Amino acid sequence: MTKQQLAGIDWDADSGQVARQLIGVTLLVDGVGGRIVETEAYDQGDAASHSFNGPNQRNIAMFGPPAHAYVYLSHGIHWCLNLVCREAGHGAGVLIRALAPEHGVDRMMVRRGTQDVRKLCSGPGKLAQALGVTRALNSAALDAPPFTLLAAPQAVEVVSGPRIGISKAVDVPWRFGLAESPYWSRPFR
DNA sequence: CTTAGGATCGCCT
DNA sequence: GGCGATCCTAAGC
Repeated sequence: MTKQQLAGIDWDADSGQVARQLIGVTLLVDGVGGRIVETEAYDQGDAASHSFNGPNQRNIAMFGPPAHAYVYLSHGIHWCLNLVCREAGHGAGVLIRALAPEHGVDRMMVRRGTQDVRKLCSGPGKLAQALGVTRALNSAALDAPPFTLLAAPQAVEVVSGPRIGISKAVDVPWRFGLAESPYWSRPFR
């Protein structure tokens, strides 16, 4: 199996490793985005994952090829963006929870209805709204428009902790963040 | 067909 | 810290 190197990441690795590698990567959608500062790993065999019970109409993108998007609606209101990893059929992915607003900040402010930079992308629902992510991007390839991924700097300091907003498998430390970023959805302990 | 619940956010107290 | 918004999904009958 050839390893894909988009943004310098081994997309065939397990979701925990990919979630860690994604910290510091620049993610743009139609030119709007910035440095990823917070991610969470999910995998089949993980009771908190949408892929836990196997493929279905909603999560099918998670079982497709890696380096593609999986977008779902949360609580009927918020779109959330995941990046699929591992070989097709594994049902693994990484939830993008927050990024540092660096490109297209004006467009983010219009979409989010606030000029507070810390509130533009500090949470998965906010981030999707700021970048214009909806169901239309579900299953889309990450190496083609409107997506742009740029490799992280050589050295990034990464912190980790338990995941947020789930009721199962809460003790698994599969949440990762860029150390001391002001743009986290919630602090790490 | 019906129903319960959700990887959230923002406003309320 | 608590809760309502709002709607899609999956599972149960």
